[in-house]
Amino acid sequence: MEHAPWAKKGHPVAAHWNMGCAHANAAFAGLIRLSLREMRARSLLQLAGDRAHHVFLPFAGWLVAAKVDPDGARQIVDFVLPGEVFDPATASTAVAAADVAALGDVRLAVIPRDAWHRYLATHHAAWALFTRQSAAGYARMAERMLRLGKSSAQTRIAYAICELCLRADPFGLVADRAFHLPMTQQVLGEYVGLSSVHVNRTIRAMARAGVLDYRGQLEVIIHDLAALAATAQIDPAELKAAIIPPPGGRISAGKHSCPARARWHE
Amino acid sequence: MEHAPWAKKGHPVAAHWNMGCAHANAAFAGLIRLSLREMRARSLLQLAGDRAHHVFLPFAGWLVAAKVDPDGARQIVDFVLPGEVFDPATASTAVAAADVAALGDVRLAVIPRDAWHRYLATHHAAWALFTRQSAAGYARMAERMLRLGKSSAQTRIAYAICELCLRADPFGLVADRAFHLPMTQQVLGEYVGLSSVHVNRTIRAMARAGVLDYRGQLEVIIHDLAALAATAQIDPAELKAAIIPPPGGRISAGKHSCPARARWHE
DNA sequence: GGGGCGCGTTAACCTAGGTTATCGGTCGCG
DNA sequence: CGCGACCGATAACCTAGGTTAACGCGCCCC
Repeated sequence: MEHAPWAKKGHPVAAHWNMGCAHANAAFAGLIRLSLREMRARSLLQLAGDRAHHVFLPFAGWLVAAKVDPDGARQIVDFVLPGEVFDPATASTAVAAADVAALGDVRLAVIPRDAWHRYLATHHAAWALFTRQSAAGYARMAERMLRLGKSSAQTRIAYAICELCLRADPFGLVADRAFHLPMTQQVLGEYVGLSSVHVNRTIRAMARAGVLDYRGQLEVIIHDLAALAATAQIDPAELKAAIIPPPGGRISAGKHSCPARARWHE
Repeated sequence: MEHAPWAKKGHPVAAHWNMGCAHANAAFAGLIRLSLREMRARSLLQLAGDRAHHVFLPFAGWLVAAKVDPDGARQIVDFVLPGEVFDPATASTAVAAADVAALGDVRLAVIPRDAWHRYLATHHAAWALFTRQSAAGYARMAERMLRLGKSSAQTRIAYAICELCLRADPFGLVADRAFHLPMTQQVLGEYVGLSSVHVNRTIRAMARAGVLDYRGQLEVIIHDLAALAATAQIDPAELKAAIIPPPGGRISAGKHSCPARARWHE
């Protein structure tokens, strides 16, 4: 059941990789220009088990990497935010470890893996940045695995909110303590391993306790960051250092990159 | 609370990296020779949150990468088998994402990360192999995350047994359907997110059902592989392809590498 | 303008797995 | 030889979270 749903319209864009100083990198821009796509919300880019010859690099919108079990239950393995490169490869690189789908509408580059690897091999700075991104991803998964295996619903959800808030921050999705979580409670549940009903119960309880406000379309307002961080069992600064690629370790696409906003903490 | 517990005796060994054909690689052997260590069971090599300037490469014995939560509960993030390189780095590479400890007695190389990265940068084949190992690790974590989030105790444990059996196979730890799981039920529980009591319940139930035998010191005998794979919700061949670095994608240390044995399935 | 449909919200009920306690066997050690 | 640790094995009990069902609201599409 192979399929390659991105067989369409290129969309020229001034793409570049910010490394420290934000210079356009010609080789990279060329690589990107050839592989730009736009996908509608929920469209599937890659099916687990299919051949996987591409890596994915969203510029606007989030991707979801997930696995589905035989009964149809879905576990989200990670989100892929703008500027992050996701490679779904397994040990036998031809096969994908996970589904990749668009969370909302997404503009992204779908880059052939060998081109990507050739690029990394010849551009040391790019390789170093990608290495850091990977380390960040690993740290995130380790962190979330600890929550999945050992923690209460409160902790899992508080952690997820903190993590996603920290990650969304550089893209201007976070204003002060209010930010927009671009997903339903159902999806949040698939991320932290809870049923949507229990996600709701838990969030409402936190709201009643005055920790946060959760109004309407996932507009989250954090009232008591200390409390949230405590139930998430994290120190925001530490978590940020562990989980967020350092400034400059981010890929952006010219005018499409959002201006960074005020930091989340302090 | 920094600490570097491996300040001792080098242990010269003919180390080499098998890439397809098994030739000693002088540069790599030199790198290894400088950093060989032996650690007793349970000794801690790296503490999460500490500075992490080394990568770990066991030659004999397994390592454990784990995270501990504030109440002392431990979640094992991954095992590191002989020939696999584990880098505990986070996004801020100086800090470790997880504890690293010796599961049993271990002989391993503790390699400074910058030396390791320099080596990768100058040896393309090594880089390619490491990339595959990383992909394998990612696939494993995704797979296990699905189980952690969504599956029953039966499934989690069956999966863990399958995974570890497949991984241990190339080292001769697996003879026919019998193999040695070098860990207590407690540790197995920390791997799959269950209490030791429930691990026991579950294993006994599977034993009663005739799926496997679990005699004494973790001597596991698989009687009904089909049933085990079914409750693990895997296809052994597929899982193997996803999770095990391809032959040649493995690092060994001369005489210390075990001869490969008969394959697990078919 | 009306009928779905997706999403948040809540309530009632139930079960998988955690917790605590106890016991027996084995191994290492004084 | 005897003591203590550790590990596997069970039983009794309890709770966190899953499941099912029902309702209201906003939105899109006919």
